Amino acid sequence: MADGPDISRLAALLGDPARANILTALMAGRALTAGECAAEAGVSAPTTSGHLAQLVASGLVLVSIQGRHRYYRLAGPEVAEAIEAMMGLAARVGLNRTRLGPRDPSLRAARMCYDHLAGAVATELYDALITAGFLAPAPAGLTLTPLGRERLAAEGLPVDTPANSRRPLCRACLDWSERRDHLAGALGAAIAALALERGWCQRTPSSRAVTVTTEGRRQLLALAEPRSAQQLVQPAPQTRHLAHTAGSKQGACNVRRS
Amino acid sequence: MADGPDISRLAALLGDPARANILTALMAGRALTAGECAAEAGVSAPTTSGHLAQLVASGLVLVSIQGRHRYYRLAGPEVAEAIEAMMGLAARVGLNRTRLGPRDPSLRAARMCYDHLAGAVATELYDALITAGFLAPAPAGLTLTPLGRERLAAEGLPVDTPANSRRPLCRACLDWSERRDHLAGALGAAIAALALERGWCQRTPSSRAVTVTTEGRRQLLALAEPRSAQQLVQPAPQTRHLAHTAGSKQGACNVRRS
DNA sequence: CGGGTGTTTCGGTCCCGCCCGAAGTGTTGC
DNA sequence: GCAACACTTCGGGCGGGACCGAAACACCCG
Repeated sequence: MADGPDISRLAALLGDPARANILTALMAGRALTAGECAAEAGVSAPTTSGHLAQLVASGLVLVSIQGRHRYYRLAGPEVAEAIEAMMGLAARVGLNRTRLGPRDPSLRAARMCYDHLAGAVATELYDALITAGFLAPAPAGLTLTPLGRERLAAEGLPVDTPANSRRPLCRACLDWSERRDHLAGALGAAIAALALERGWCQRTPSSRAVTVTTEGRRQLLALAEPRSAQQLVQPAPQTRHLAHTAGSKQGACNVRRS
Repeated sequence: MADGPDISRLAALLGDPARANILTALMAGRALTAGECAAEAGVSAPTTSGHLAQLVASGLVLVSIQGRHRYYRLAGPEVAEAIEAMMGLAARVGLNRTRLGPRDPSLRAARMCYDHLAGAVATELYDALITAGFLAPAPAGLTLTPLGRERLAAEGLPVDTPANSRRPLCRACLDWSERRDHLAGALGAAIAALALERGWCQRTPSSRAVTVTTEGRRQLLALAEPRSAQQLVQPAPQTRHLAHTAGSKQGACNVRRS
């Protein structure tokens, strides 16, 4: 014994249902106020405050104070990935929080998974990208093929790993509702940002759920087609200045339409 | 709330120090008896028995009964990978079980990480494979290049992902003692099996530590060279029938030299 | 400078679950 | 068949930590 990192202290933090609820809610990628966290956790405000203090002290969660609100968010993709890994194993082992059938069908259709899309639409897109030959389930899990690079670069999507980042460009993420993979990593995050930017889908105010329009779904799946013609005809009435900076994830999300 | 897998029950399982010690010990890839688990956990036999029952009931650990002994082992690579993910995050966040400096230097030099090699030698090999152009830190993390395929196939190592398996061929695994990556996945496991088979290294009886001979280290790093000449001169006095079947991991390990 | 609101701190209660000693069950060996 | 061994089950003790109500603190607004 006495080697390696202390996995038990970290796991104990995730092991309380209230804290796990908070972290699961933060997986949606948005910062939540302490009160919203309390609602998600299902416990009182004082109890939530204690839990949040522990999460901040451990470095899993960051807090930014704005006026009399305190916004809590996950510390980074590494934290989200570890939680995803736990979710994947929990789903595989058969630990489901509730019957996941009729509970919230909109969540199964599409939702945010930290900063990328998950759910039925996301697995459809994933499969389409595979069959189109844009993504290859190569050795380490996923590779963007030259064909895919060309097609997606034309949309302004990032096709290279930033040299300074440990985060992979594309990564397969196990979708527990579908039991199949969807696209994560920097590319997955950029596609989600693109879809939100162009109005293909909209976030539900205080939920992980995402509503995808029928046209949006068509456009999303069109990313897996050789360079669709109708997209040139339709000049996208929305603004077009997306994703110039890689760090625009937060900036794109905090346009509150409450 | 009420969506997704129950991460808290799984995390609570890992959140107890005794159970975490057991799982960390099982990360060495070998099956342990209940008594050995108790010694690793640092608690009494009855307490350990209860913990093991929980781990088996949750599906994280499998048990095989042989006579009056019960051998416990991890349920599979998925469990090991999730634990690795937790270890990586714990190390990143700064939760170290003890000062990891002088405690056990042999562990830092080389050790087993479930079924592949970790430690200083493993990160050396990893870097050498990268600089040799055998592995490329491609989009999803790691790709085996055509150059690497040819070289490693000549050693009898697997260079294709078995179609039926979800496990990636090669994967980067964060080494917490070195804070750098080493090679995991099916290829990493096969290289570890090769090294043990050919006597390049030997496992310490009841520890994760692995002792690497100086010649073994040279041979191991020679895997990252274009096809070494001296290896042809030296006809490997050991037996040579390794790794015909992909499932030979367990078979190669249970030659007990106690 | 006072209400109203969001958040934290404090104090106390209570329950879950970790833990061990003793006894019970199954297996090996003499 | 009896002793030794490996492991589990049972019973009770005990501590940590989750939880909430009340109060204190910080901030915005009028």
